[in-house]
Amino acid sequence: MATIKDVSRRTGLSISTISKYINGGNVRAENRKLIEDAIQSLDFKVNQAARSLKTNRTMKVGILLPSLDVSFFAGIVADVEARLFENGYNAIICSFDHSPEQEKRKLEFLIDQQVDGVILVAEHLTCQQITAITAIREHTTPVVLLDRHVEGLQADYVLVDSESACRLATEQLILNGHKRIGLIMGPPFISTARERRAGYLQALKEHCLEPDPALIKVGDYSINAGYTLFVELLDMARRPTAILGTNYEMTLGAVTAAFERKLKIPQDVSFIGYDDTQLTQIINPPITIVVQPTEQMAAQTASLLLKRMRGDYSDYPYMVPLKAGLMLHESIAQIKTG
Amino acid sequence: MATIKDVSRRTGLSISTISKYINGGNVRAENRKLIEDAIQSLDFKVNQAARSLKTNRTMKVGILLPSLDVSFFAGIVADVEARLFENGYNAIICSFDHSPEQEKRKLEFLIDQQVDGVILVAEHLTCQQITAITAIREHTTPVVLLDRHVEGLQADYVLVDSESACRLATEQLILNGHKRIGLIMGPPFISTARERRAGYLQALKEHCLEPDPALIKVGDYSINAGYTLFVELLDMARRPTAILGTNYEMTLGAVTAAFERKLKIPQDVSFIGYDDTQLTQIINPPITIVVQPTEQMAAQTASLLLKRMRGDYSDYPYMVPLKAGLMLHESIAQIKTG
DNA sequence: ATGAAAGCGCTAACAT
DNA sequence: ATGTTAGCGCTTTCAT
Repeated sequence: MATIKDVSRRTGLSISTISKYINGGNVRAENRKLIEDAIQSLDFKVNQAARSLKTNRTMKVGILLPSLDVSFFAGIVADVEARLFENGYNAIICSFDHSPEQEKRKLEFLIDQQVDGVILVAEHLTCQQITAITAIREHTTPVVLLDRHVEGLQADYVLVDSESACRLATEQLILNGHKRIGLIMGPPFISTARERRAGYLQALKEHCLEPDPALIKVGDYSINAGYTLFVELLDMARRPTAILGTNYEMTLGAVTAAFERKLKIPQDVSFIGYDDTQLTQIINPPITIVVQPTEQMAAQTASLLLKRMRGDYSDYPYMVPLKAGLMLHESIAQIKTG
Repeated sequence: MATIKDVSRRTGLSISTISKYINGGNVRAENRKLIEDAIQSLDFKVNQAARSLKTNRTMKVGILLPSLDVSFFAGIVADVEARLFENGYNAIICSFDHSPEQEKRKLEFLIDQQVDGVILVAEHLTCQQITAITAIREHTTPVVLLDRHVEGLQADYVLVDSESACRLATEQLILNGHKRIGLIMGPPFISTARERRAGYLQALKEHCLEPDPALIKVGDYSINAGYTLFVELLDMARRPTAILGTNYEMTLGAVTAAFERKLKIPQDVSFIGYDDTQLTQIINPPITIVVQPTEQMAAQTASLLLKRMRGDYSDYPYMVPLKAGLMLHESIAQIKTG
């Protein structure tokens, strides 16, 4: 592999001139030509390791997330990766398959690798752990937390206002006359799950409906959980007339269950799901869903991290949640009010 | 950030002893203890850039693929990433969003980054380009090609036998009495698309059926293409009685079209799709699908690349295709043979 | 088993 | 605008 020295030798110029050229400095037109030719013919490539060693920058960003198999994350990560690349950074993507040990280990790993920044979709990590590993308060390695809030951690976040999204979704059901509404929620140790429940409860409260704990089912955001909990809800003696599923996988599971049990939506039960506009349209009938602003999330995450890596902490900590939308379809029946 | 020098100072040992310890060499028990304590209290981390500069290894693997939004790839990539990580490598994932320019640019980028190996799902790149960029023949940076064959390129591949998969799928339709079978295929510049068509044609031939070019629809493996081509097939004067969709996205599009047009599968048309066992079950009715061995693909890709990076080229070039399966469901009607 | 020293390829003062 | 030089943190001979 050709080095800057070879280019120097070939051109008769000093290595510092070559270095200067490489980094966009001014050189005489004739020398520029000389250097370009030499680089071309020697197939010279900057040795990133050497450069990093000098500059203390790796141009790498670590993206740590629970799983690439969660389509909601895959979409955002793909988008973020593209945006970072346009800015000269490349993404080291690590998924931890929902394992707390791996989550911790891989975050440590990324920091050890001297990435210039981290995007973190946290699942089990606590404020203390994150603080200890990333030294987040010292602003050494910028960290942007994505999608989920970590209790007690003051930092940069790109979040969605899940509470108001679920409040509106639940309200939609109430306005259609539903009084017994089931909730299929995620693990309460994840902030989005708590917020979605809070929104659900808030809507009930605003409409003077008493919440029934038996109607609130807790799962792990998986397809299986969605399936099982949906069945549980419908097997109740006083079954709900409507159900709210609060992520894509659980929505999928619920709809699968409905299909296998030959339950018609919305004739047998009304349903509102979450995420993914593609699939929800091909299900019979199309499902009303909460739509999260994935593109905005990706854009904000990338630009916020780039800003921090530039050293600009002017609006730290950034914590403005994005709004989700409700896409209405025919999965909600009108109930006669008695 | 503490360096090996700091550890040396703290322990009173030379830096070469510290280095030896770090790299698993033998040191006296007492010194070992000393070093461990110093590393702990100084929070010493090996500087990867410095190490790479010396050793000429980055412990990074580049994964280049058309898009992370294609669920078939996302699943495999997630799995491969985990396997590489277990072996001390981390994955730089680059998607090129189906853009030929980006594909080339990002491959060059990865090679420039001095990754230790590359996993490539090629789309537009030619044999010449890949050869030029990666110097694949010199075995400098190992490259494993995944899922798609590049014309004329002798190299390591992890592939699926798409031809026999589609031959069997088509045969399944024929055995149920279908004679006019539509094919929704991908772009012919992608090997999987060509092979799937070849399998389809082969099955027709073996059963003495004349292929009708009008029944072969070419799309770009997208949801939209699946939608449009499905509609086109069903709007034909002599419409097919069965259709084969040849990737997940086109299957999704086709099923969406069927749903929107209120066409019943299999009453109005029989259908076989591709990939994803989750979704195909919740569609009404469940769709018969070709199931590719994604886990095996991930396992083989990772282990093959690791082997090459170890310098073991004993079975080069590796090109043994994996078998796909057919998962039967009620999406195929029996046609009375006249 | 440990230490001294060279050098990987580059950047960034500083001097010219 | 160009050149000289020190040194980033590590590994690796080669001595001891």
